[in-house]
Amino acid sequence: MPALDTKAEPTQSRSQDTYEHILETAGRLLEHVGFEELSTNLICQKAGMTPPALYRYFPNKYAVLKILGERLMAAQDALVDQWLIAGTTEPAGADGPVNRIASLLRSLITVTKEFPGGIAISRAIHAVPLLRQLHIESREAVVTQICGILQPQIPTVPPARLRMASRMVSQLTSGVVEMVIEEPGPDTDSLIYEAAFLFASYFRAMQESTVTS
Amino acid sequence: MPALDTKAEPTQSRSQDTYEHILETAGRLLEHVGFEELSTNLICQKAGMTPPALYRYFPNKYAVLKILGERLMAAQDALVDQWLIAGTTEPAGADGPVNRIASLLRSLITVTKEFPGGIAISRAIHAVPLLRQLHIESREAVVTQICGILQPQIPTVPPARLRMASRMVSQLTSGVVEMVIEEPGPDTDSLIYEAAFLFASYFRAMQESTVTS
DNA sequence: TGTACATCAGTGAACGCGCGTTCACTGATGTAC
DNA sequence: TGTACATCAGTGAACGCGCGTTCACTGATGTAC
Repeated sequence: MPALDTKAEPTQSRSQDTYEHILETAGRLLEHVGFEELSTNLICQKAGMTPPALYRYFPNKYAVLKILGERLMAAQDALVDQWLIAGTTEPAGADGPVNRIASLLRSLITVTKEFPGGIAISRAIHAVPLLRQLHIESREAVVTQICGILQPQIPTVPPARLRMASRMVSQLTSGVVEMVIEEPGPDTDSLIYEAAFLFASYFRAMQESTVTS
Repeated sequence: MPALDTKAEPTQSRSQDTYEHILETAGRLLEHVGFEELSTNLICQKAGMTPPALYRYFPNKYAVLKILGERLMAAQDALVDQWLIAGTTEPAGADGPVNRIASLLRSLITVTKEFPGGIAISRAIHAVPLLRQLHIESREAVVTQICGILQPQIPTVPPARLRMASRMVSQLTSGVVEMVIEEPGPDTDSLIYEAAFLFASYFRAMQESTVTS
């Protein structure tokens, strides 16, 4: 595994533009040519610059991907944070849970769609070891946070179980986001709603099973 | 997109061994070096043969992957088929659904683990366009079959909704299989059981919501 | 069953190409006085 | 504000390497008589 950290920090505004331009081009390319066809030479060509310009900031293509991956996951995590915090202040009504979950799914979809190469990164996250690791770390962080907030609200569920539940929910969430973006259609809204319904049903059943036993 | 179909059919038993040896080596390599580092030259080297031997049967590395992917998915689909058919003849008892689902998950995990490169193929399925397409087709076939069998059993759920539900369940199933294989631990069994519980809860809630409304 | 021949299976060696990467350089931006 | 210099940012051109792929070939297997 080669080094991944970025090299020179871009100090001048000109170089910051270059830096961002590399990332954006790489993101767009990732969607069009796929992960394996992506090369440093190709990024440079499409970005209208020469390879040494890229090598000034990134040691290799994985470093570029790492930044893209970190940024996308940070954006997604921020949404979840926000959503969790909002949930503690304004608890939902009867039909509330499903709608509230659906709205989180919708924001996640939007943010991923608008991120350059978002969906391609989302996919590559499973297959590319580097991104995979980032994803696992990011997911663990989110899971911990979900547990921290949910546990006081549903104290009947044992922590270990809540943790597994969060992992599965997080897993399925990524899956649904990918599905919606890649196979769009007239049933997108109902798919989102259905996923939200699944989560809500599961958490309710989990609560019930711990209360009654 | 290059051609993918296999070229010569291996007729002699010697050549069938070679053919299988290529596939097995490719599978093992896939796990060790990852998808992007996999090359035809590397496969040949590790298999103890020269490139033209591979090119006799496969036009490129994608063709090798295609066969591996098809075989893995066929094995998984066969399990689901079997499971669905068994379900129509012997309906489960009170706690039955969860255990029955858990047992399907366990078989899927076993078959994927034992398949050469199974888990790597499973992962690559999301990121490599070729495998992605195979997966979508395979998933659609399974989903159709699930719907065909489940619909008479729970006729209150509209077909379109049942279809979405099946897609999500199929999606999450892959996710759980991957999770269990790649992050094994003492809580594997409970994770499987928890996933089965999730599915069962969801289907029950879906039935209830259509009956009461 | 043995021999002669046809087809199948795999080898050795080489090719062109694009990749990752680096060098010494020119031009652009910022800084000191 | 203007000039001289130092640092930053990006260029042009080239390199070695492994990849995908193909050629003419030798050896192995099967078949006809």
